[in-house]
Amino acid sequence: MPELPEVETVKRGLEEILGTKAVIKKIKVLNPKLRFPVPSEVSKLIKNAPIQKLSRRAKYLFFELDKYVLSSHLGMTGTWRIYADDRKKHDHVEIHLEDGRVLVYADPRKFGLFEFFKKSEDYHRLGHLGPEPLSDEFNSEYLWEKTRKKQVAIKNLIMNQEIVVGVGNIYASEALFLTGVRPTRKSGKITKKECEELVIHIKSVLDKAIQAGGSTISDFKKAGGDAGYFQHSFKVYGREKEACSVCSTTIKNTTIGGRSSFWCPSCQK
DNA sequence: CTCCTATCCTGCGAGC
DNA sequence: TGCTCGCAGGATAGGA
Repeated sequence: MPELPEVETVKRGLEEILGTKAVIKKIKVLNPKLRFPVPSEVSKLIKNAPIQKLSRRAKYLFFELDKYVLSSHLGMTGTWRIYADDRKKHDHVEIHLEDGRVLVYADPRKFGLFEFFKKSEDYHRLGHLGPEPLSDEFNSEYLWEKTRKKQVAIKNLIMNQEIVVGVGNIYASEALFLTGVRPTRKSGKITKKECEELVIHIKSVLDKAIQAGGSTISDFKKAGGDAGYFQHSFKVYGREKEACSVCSTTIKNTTIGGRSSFWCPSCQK
C-alpha cells in the first residue's frame, strides 16, 4: 500500500533504472481499465520522447517529457518494473524505451491511474491538494489553524489530502502513537503542543520510512523489485493484540472512517 | 459547510 | 483439503 515514502522510493528506484538518457520509443496500453480509463491518445501523442526528469507530488509520480507529463498513481497495488520476458496477468501499461527495455506498470486491484497532461497546463487532479508533509509549509501553526473547531477525528484529518498530502493509514497510526494522541480524538481538542509534536512525528516517520526504502506491505516493492524495510519499525500498525513496545499494554484496533486504526490505550490519550 | 459512507478491485488468510 | 467470506485501503462522489 504505497504511501508517500513508497512512492518516493519508487521514484528513486526508477531514476536509478532509467538514468539520465532514457527515451520513450512508444507506449502500449494493454488494459486501460484502471481507476480512471487510461487515455487512448497517450500512445498516439507520446512517441520518441526523452524523459527529462521524474518528480513526485503527493502520491502522484510524474515522468516529465518535453511537451507532456505522464502521471502515475500506484493506488494500492501498483508497481513499475522492467520486463524480463515475463508479461503477467495484471500488466496494464508498457513504456518501450529506445534502448530496448520495457518498463511495465502492473496493478492487480486497478486502484491506480496512468494519465498525462500538457506541461504548459495545470494537472486537474492536483488542484485541491494540501502542502507536502516534508515541506516547511506544513508546520505546527498551519496544523493548529486547520484543527480548530473541527469535530472530525484527528486521524481522519491528517489523512485528508486537502489538509496535508501523502499521509495514509499506516503512517497516520504511527505518527499518532509517537505523539501520544488517540486516533479518535476530535481535531479541535488537540492542544498546541500536541500539534507541534504531531507535525514533528509525521515528518520524522515519513523521513525514516524513505531512508529505509519504504515499507513492504501487501504487494509493494521498490521499482526494480527490492523490498523496503520500514515495516519492521511499525510500533502499532498491524500489531493488534500484541504488547505495546513502550508499556506492554495490548494494542487495540478501532475502525475510524472505515479504516483500521491501531493504537495503545495507555500511551495515547 | 461538515462529516460520513459507499464504491471501485483482486488476492489472501481466517474459519468452517 | 477446499471452499466461502471478509478485509485490505486511496480517492472521490454523493448523502445525511
